[in-house]
Amino acid sequence: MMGELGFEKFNFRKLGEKIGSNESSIYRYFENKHKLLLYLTSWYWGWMEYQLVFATHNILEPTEKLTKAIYMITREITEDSNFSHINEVLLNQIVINEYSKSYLTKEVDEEDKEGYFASYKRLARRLSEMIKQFNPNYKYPSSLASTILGGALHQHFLKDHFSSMTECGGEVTPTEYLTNLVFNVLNQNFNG
Amino acid sequence: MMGELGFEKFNFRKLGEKIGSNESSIYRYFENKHKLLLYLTSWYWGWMEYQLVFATHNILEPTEKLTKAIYMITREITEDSNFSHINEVLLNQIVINEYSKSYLTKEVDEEDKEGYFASYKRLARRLSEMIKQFNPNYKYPSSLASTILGGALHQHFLKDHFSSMTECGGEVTPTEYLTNLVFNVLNQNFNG
DNA sequence: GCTAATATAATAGTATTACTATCATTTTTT
DNA sequence: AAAAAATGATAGTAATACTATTATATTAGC
Repeated sequence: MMGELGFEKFNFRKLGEKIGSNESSIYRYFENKHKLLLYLTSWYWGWMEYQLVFATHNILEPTEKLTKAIYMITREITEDSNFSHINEVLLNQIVINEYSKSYLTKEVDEEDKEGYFASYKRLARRLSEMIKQFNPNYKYPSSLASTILGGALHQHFLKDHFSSMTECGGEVTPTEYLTNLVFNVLNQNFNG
Repeated sequence: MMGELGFEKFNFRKLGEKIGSNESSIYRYFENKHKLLLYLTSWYWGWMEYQLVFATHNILEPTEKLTKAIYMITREITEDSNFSHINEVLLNQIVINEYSKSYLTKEVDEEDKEGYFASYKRLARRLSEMIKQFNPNYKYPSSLASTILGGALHQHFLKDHFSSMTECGGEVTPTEYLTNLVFNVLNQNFNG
């Protein structure tokens, strides 16, 4: 429903109606819809981290490991894993369209202290570790990791709404673009 | 005021009070606060385009031209140009914190048709042209341009709120990080 | 199977937001 | 000075984002 209506038009009254429940009941589970967004996106990044770790833990070769990591993070989610009660395809769409609203607020620092962004930061750290492993001389592993994470969501958005601003769409995927980007950056920076 | 309160807490009643004017008068100029954000950010990207063109138009050498372009787009705005009635330092902060909210809506496509994102797209195109000029073989000039634009805002945000996710802050600037990134990508891709 | 604890539903209510409408007054233009 | 345009004051509406209260239903432990 949040995916259908978008975050701003979605609310707990409508959700209550849809699931045959009461608005006030939902408020007992989530303080407000912003907290629900934090919960959902946190869950998403946690799931993503699990996928990432699972897909890369037995790869030792740094190039292959990083390639796989970039793929896991930048691919479009097209099927639900059925591992959980949450539909990851829909959640991926929500994250693309709404994630930045979860931290672009005056309350970020406070909510960050309370741990609401821990899973996102942990995923970014894991990715930056793989970048370091591939090239220990590269000076901006954390920034590059955050660029991959943010850039992937952004490219997915652009291909759907501002196609003139990206080559992605059709044949070319955000994965291809970002994989090329990352390895070219890291190969040039081998000597510091 | 939008910078102080953040977009969601800002509204026309408060603005009216502050400037000694009437809520309904403001509605005669802007349909709603979303449209005001579109207006402000559009103005910002137009101003940015002007700065970019002015700073690069007499540079012929592609490396120098692109270097300058990246600097213009990724630098932190610290002083008001006094060219206009708008404070660019504050507007830069608003763009960092609110810009993505202007397009992450269900109405993007409609508003895009009406031209609300034209200046942003024009700026991106100019940047991508410079990228092409530097390296005509590179396959993703538009995506790279949008990554620079989005990535710069993101890195500025991260250094202020999620410092563990970026090397930027203190000595290192988003300009330095992104300049290194762009040239390393483009230098590797000289042969297609 | 009963009791106590807990969760949910129904209803009502509040403060605020995001507007719209109306009409009087002021300012600007010609 | 008259006409046109902009602004102000006031009121009102529908919706949002909740909170509070109390009754009812469900579940858990013994």
